Amino acid sequence: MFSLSEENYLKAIFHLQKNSEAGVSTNALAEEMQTKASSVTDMIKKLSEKKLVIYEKYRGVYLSETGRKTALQIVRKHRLWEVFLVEKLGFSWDEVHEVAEELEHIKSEKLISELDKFLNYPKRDPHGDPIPDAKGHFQVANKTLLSNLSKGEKGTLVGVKDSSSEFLKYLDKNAIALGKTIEVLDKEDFDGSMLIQLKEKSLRISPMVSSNIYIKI
Amino acid sequence: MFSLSEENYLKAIFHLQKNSEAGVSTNALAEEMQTKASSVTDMIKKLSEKKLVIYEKYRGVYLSETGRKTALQIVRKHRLWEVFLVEKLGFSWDEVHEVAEELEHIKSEKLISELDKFLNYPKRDPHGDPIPDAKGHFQVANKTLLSNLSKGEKGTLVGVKDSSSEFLKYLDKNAIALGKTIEVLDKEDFDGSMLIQLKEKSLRISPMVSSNIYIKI
DNA sequence: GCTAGTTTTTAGACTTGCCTAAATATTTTA
DNA sequence: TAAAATATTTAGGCAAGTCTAAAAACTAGC
Ligand SMILES: [Mn+2]
Ligand SMILES: [Mn+2]
Ligand SMILES: [Mn+2]
Ligand SMILES: [Mn+2]
Repeated sequence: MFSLSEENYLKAIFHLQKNSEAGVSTNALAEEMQTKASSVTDMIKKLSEKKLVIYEKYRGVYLSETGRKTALQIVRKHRLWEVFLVEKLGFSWDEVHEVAEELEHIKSEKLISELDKFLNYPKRDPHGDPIPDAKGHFQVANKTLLSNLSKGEKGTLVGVKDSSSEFLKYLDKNAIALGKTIEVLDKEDFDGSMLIQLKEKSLRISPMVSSNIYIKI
Repeated sequence: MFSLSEENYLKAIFHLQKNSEAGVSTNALAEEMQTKASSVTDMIKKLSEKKLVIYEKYRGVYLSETGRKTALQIVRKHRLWEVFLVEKLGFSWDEVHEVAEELEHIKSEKLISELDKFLNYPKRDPHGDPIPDAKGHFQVANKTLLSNLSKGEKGTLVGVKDSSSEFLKYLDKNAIALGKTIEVLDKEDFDGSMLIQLKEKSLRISPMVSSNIYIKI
C-alpha cells in the first residue's frame, strides 16, 4: 500500500500535529525525520498527490482523514509490538522502540488482529501510551505533567513524554515506573526542581525529569 | 547491514544452490526473484564486490562462506517466525510464508534469540524444514520423496517440497499432514500415480502430489 | 568445427528517496 | 514598512534497484 518512507512521514506528522492546532512545519518534520527540509518538501508533495495530507506551499501540512487513519494504524501496530516485546519476549521498556519502529511496517491485517488477541487486547503500551483499536479509536487519558503539580499534591505515574532509552534508564535506576504513586514533598521556585516521595524513598528531580512524566491525579 | 533486496537474493541463491553442485544461473535466479536477468546481473556484481558471493561472468554464482552464513540467518528468522505465527497466533501452514517473508528482515539479534527461547527452541518449521541455530547449524533429515516409494512401503510425512498455499490447501482438504503415516497400496507404472493409505482412508494421488511430499521411512 | 539458438551481460533509462546550493517566500525587527 | 533573518521551495544531482533493447559469450546440432 504505502512505502516505508511514506508510513514514517505520516506517523511523524501525526505525532507533531498532536502538539498544536497549526499545520506541521517543514523544518519540524525534517527534524523529526532526521532529514533535510528539501527532502521533506519532496515527500509532502507526494503525500499530497496521494491525498494523504493537505498541503499549501509555505503554509505547513495537515493529515487528511485518510492520512490520519493510516497513521493511527501504524501507531497501533507500533504499540502492539512494543507490548509483545515486553510481555512475551522479556524486553525492557527502553529496548523496544527501535525494533517496533521496524515491525510496525509489516503488512498483514491478520497478523495484527491475531497479535492483538494473543496479547489480550491491551489498552496501553509499555510507556503508558494508548493503543488504537482496529477502527482507530482510543481513549485519551486525562493526565498532567508532574511538573505541573504543586507541593502536597500526589498522583499515579501513567506515562512518559520522552521515551528515549536514556530517560527510561534513568527512571529504572531510580525505581520510577508506570503505576507508581508519586507525591510532591517540595518544589523549588527558583529552578522548578522537586523533592518527590515514592513508596520506599524520597528523591530530588530536575524539571527536565518532572516535565517528562505524566501523572493522573 | 544488508538491504532487503540483498538479503532476498542471498536467500534465493542459498535455496537454488541446494539443488545442485553447479553455480546458480542468472536465469534461474531471475525466475526465483521474479525479476529480469539484467537486474540479477547487476545485483550479483554488487554482492560479489561485497564478497558475499563468488562470481565469474557467464559461469554462475556461488555463495561465499560469509554469504552462506548470512543466508542461514535469514532462513533461521523466516522459519522461527513461521513457527510463531502457527503456534502462537493460530495461522495455518498455508498462510505464514508471505508474512514471514517480511518478518525475516527485521534487524535485531535480541529479538530472534528471545523469540527462539519463547518458542522453546523449535527444530523444524510448520512445513517440516529444519531451523538453523544461532550459529547456522541444523540437522539434515534423511528423507525421500513419496514418489520414490514402491508398492507396500510405508513411512511418516516429514516435510513438503512445494510450500505454495495451493498445494498446502490441497493437503489440508485431504487430511494429509505432517507426522501422518502413509503406506503405498499401489503404484501405477503408466503415470506414476499412487493409491495411498492414510490412517482413516485411502486416496489416489498424482505424481505431482507424491513428488512434493517428503517421507521418512 | 562452424553456425544457430540460448544465455548472459552491457548500455541507457526510469523511479524513489535523498542531498547541496540557490532562489524565493514569509516573518521579524528596527 | 523596509531591510534582515529565517523558513521553504526549486533546481540539479546521486545511489539503489529495476526495466528494455542490443551486444557479446556460451552451447548444441549438424
Ligand atoms: Mn518506522
Ligand atoms: Mn511506546
Ligand atoms: Mn523476504
Ligand atoms: Mn517454511
